[in-house]
Amino acid sequence: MSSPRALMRLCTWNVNSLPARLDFVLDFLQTHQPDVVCLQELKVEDEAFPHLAFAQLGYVALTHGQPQWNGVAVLVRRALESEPRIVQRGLPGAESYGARLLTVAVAGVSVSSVYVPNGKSLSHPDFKLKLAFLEKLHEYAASLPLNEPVLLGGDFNLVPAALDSWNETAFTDRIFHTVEERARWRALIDLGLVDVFRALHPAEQAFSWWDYRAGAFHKKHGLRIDFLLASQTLASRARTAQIDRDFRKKREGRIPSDHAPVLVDID
DNA sequence: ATGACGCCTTCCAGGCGA
Repeated sequence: MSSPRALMRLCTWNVNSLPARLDFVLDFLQTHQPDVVCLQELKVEDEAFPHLAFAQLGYVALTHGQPQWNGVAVLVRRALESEPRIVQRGLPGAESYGARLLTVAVAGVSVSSVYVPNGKSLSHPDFKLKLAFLEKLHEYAASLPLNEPVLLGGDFNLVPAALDSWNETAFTDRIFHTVEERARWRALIDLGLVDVFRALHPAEQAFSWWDYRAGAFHKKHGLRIDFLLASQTLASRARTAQIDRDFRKKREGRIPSDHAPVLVDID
């Protein structure tokens, strides 16, 4: 006799406004029954966060929001029977960049929801701020207990490799595809963090973001910029990884986020 | 080359996103 293996389903999703996307997120929870969901771009302050809607589905939400822009949260399924607690609110040294990082401890895993600035364009001052944010994120990640289960889930706003872009040739040296952004990605990976989707699907072209404009989704003009990065001890337990494109589609006439959720199942 | 769509906001044109 053996009991079923305990499985943890970990997710990340940039929802592009939680108030505008609440129905989608609730649908997602009911469809996938995830244990942990890192959310980005809440665009809602903590005082207005819709906790009740999540509680009714059996989730507790830990939040780091601000009015109008940015905002990150971690949803935790109560069935985990582990009381999640906030470990870090805001990326140290980058608080002025907005509410872009929240770390919680849950069921023996350090979980961080991360929203990297997009940088706008190479010539814009925000691009240098983006690179600086990635460096501070590296410093912060290095301070995490990487010999234990650690997860960074989020919108990193960069394309790690040619396979992750619908048009690497056209976008060479353009934002999201630059040597500078990729060097900082590599530094994160070199800490021992594993891009779990890519590890389980080494040759599959799969995107997590598609522009709203010009029919990009239907033309398969996307980028893979949302990741679940796991420490090796956690990544070694990963069994499946997927990006659920269904949640990038209209549902009953409602407009989706421009990002799709990324999911990983852990033994 | 630009904008294309959708979010937000002292309300409505303009900033932002990626």
